Amino acid sequence: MTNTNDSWTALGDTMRRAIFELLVEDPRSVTELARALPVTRSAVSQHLKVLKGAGLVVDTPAGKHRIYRVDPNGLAPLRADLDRYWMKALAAYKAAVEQPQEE
Amino acid sequence: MTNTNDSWTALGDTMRRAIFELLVEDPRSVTELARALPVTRSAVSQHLKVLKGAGLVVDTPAGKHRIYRVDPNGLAPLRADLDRYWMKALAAYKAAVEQPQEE
DNA sequence: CGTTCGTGTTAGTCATGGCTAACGCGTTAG
DNA sequence: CTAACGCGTTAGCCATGACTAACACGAACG
Repeated sequence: MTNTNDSWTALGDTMRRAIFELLVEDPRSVTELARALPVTRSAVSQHLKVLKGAGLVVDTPAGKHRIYRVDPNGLAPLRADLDRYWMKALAAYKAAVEQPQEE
Repeated sequence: MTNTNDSWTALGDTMRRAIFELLVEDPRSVTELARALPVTRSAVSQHLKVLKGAGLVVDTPAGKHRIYRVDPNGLAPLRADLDRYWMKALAAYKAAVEQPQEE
């Protein structure tokens, strides 16, 4: 839970990233999301379950509706991974440029 | 190509992320990667093709071997997306906290 | 040369998971 | 209380893609 692995695979799917992008712009309900996307409400609901499991979104019951919004905390592990990749890659690239005949 | 979409889906796969993590630590050849992973050399080669297509890794012929290393440029679009998510999510969260009865 | 090593590619199988349709539950309004 | 709405869940189908095995090619080395 809240595993880094889940976050990557969650946003690895195109449809889920589309849903996430919509939620980043504005919090919405399930039906609103389904109306903006070429899939049924059921599919959206299942995707939201995955995103919620990864800690990327949170849901708030609001009357009849249920509003989904992005959770900044869920993005933190992704940023951590990406920063680590970034630094290591940059360091390796720099080292390779400075010493081409190394290794 | 070098599409943002490709980058996310490329790293969305567990095995590909494992390969990428290994390459982040140290540049390696295909056989070395295959030896460190529970899949065949062929599978690794196909995954590397995807990662290369996404601009996340580059290959350098080195004698008999072919060394794969991560490409910092490929990570840039991912960082851009993630930063955008981050800022928007944080702004929305802040706004929600400051004005709970909004919307 | 021919052989061996390292790799890419293809065909083909199989599993993962994304999708729809149908149902069940809770909540709200009349 | 009854009806309608919004949503989650399940079963089942189907497409995507991940994997292995086999083959083909080029480079290095004797």
